Amino acid sequence: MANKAQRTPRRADGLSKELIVKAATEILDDGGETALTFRALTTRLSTGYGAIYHHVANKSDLLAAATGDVMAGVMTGVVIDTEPREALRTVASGLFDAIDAHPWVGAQLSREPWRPALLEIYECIGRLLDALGVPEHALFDAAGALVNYVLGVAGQNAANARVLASGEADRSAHLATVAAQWSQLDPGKYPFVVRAATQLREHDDREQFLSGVDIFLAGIATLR
Amino acid sequence: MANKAQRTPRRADGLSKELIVKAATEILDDGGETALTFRALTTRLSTGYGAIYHHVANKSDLLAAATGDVMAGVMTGVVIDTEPREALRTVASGLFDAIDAHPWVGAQLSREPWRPALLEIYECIGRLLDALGVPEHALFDAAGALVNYVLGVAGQNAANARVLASGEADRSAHLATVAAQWSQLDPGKYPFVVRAATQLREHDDREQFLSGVDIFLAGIATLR
DNA sequence: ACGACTTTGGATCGACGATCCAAAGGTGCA
DNA sequence: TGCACCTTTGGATCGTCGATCCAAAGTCGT
Repeated sequence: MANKAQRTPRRADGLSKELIVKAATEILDDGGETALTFRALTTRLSTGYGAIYHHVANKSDLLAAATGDVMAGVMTGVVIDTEPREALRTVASGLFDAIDAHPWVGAQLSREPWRPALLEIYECIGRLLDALGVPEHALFDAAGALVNYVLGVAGQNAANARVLASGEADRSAHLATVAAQWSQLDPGKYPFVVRAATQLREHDDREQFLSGVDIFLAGIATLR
Repeated sequence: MANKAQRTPRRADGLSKELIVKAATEILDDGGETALTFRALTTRLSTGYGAIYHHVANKSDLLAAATGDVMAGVMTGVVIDTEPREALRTVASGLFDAIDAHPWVGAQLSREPWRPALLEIYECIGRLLDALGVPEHALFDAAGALVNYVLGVAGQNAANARVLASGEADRSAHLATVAAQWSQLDPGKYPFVVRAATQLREHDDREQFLSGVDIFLAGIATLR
């Protein structure tokens, strides 16, 4: 209505939901969750709000799509044919690594479950537990527990990544800081945490995660 | 500078961080996480932004304080003197119930761990596992795994509560909806989930949570 | 070639967290 | 008692966010 012919010309290549999700994933990966805004998307895709909202319902939809993208990549590589116990550890490792590489996925999964993304995981883990010989009456509790454990670690990892991203130098420095804080607590009130502080410094998140998986599998083995 | 003497008089009773945290908890409890805004706080406390920001650093600080408040209430009632296995189940139940009553706590715990609130939990669970006879080399992995499991369930519960709050009539109706969706999936691609759908309708979150704790404890028992 | 539909760019809106500042009340020293 | 200083408070304001809206630009069928 005001001044005419100032509008930038329409883009040549067509926009699509895949393109938008791809751009969103890139922004999330190198800027964290707070970096993903529709403004950032418009500038990266050099387009406007309307174009994006034409392909995406809202921000939740976009996050869900991006999460589904990452999770699909995780589950495609899984081989079911191996021994169930080993396959379960492979799936768990894959999930851990994916969430370690894309921390925002962890936060998203613990915020919006029951999505198609989680469905694949649930199906895969449930089937493997079934193959492991878990009796019918305990199968669903066991699968639920294992998925919840994975999601719990995912959430923690995402939170840690967020802390590390904002401020702190590197990972070991942050661990050292937390360990120092813990070891300075009153040993009378927090005997366990003070003891844990020494181990915290040299602990490996991935190994601890797999230890947890092993504990669960050992517990599940007692169910049969 | 503009018009004078229009300002509402200063409040008689002094404001304090406890009062603010209390109001915030009430808002969170009956409106969910999105309901807690500084605007809502000012109207409920009939005050201004400055007054609140004078006692509270920012929204994260406020949420952390509110979470700490709830968690403190949970941990005070725990008795350590009973048999460790039973005490662990009591603690787990307490956590579950607290997060069930205040879903926003679950989201907060999986978003910002290592806080004093979680420290208490970690200490309590670690000490109980120690009393249970878990060997030193496995103690910290075991405690970490259990805490992560609890946080995972907490996050899921919070997410479910959010879904239930927005829209859906009541809990069983929502479960029926999800179960219906699951049972309509292709049994060839999702055999486990389709089977799980029938159990989903009559499942109890709290019981499933405690089943997971039992699985975990059974796994722990194999470590000694 | 012309009208209907789809896709795009960007102005705009309301709500949010946060900052800022001056008024109001208290406190202590003279 | 009076006055200067500090703490506490109320509310205007700012920048940014997600989301909506609309007209321009392109595409397609006939």
